[in-house]
Amino acid sequence: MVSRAELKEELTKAGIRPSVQRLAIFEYVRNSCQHPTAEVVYEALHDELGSLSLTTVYNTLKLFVDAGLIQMLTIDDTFRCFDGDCSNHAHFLCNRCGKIMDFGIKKDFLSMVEGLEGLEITDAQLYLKGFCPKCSKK
Amino acid sequence: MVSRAELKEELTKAGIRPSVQRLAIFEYVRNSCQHPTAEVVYEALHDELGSLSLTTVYNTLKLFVDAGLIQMLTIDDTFRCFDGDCSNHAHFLCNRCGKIMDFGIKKDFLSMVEGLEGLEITDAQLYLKGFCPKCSKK
DNA sequence: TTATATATTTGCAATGGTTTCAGAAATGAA
DNA sequence: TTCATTTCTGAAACCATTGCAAATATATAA
Repeated sequence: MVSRAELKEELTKAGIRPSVQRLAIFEYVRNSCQHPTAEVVYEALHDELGSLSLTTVYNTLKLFVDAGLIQMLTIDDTFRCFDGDCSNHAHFLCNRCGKIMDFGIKKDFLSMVEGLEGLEITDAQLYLKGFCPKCSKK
Repeated sequence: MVSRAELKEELTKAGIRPSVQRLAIFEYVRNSCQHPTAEVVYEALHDELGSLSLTTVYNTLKLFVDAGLIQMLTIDDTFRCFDGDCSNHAHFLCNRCGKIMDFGIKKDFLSMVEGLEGLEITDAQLYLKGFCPKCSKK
């Protein structure tokens, strides 16, 4: 859990004015171990911030993604979700329960890809799908 | 280039009746080095198959994906495209020109991911983004 | 403080890719 | 041929996302 004060400073450093809504959304995504969709973020903060609109959630998440503060996942093509952790890691989606899990990746994993010479890589996503241990047993 | 006869047999083996439309769509996606969207497939085959509908293209592509004959890429969340090559390879999307390129991956690249024990993995996609050599120079 | 400008949020309507639907056409079996 | 099944089609529905313009909040200047 990161404190609000720290998150506030991080937003300011990124040149984003920390409004009440922005801070709440940032805190939620950053401290969530889940990988919430815009809809989920909206539902979660709806009570706390009575007047919050879904549009604001979409706009704000996009703002954060563009600033590199969070990342957007498209592991499942039917929805987009967000991850407050921008460090290098793979995502696994369970085909049965729908849970998304994080897994660390060794730093030089791009050496496994052939012919990348001359390419300027700004983003890398490794998406895995299958069955998680719980669902696999059934 | 794979012949129609071979493609026809492959469809039959997969339990899919090789109708004129299906065969044409299968041939197009398999023999395309691009990564066409449903829309592109439709436009390309529109003349050859006058009566083809976009719905049929969507249905058919989905049918092929479910049968494991082709794969769907969601490297760019704003559109879905298809790849007739199901072998293990990474995809790179150029942020400037929008071109999607293929790159081979070493077989044991999943060894770079930590903690996968107990997981049953059915699919793995590595999506890279950045700038291709041409666009990088500018 | 008040006035003014700028930034942010909101609600609603529109967008557009995708899917669904029911009927029509084609196909295969008997 | 007839019947059942599969496949195809066009139109309509769906729904996450975005665009827009008005409303609100915040910062700056006077």
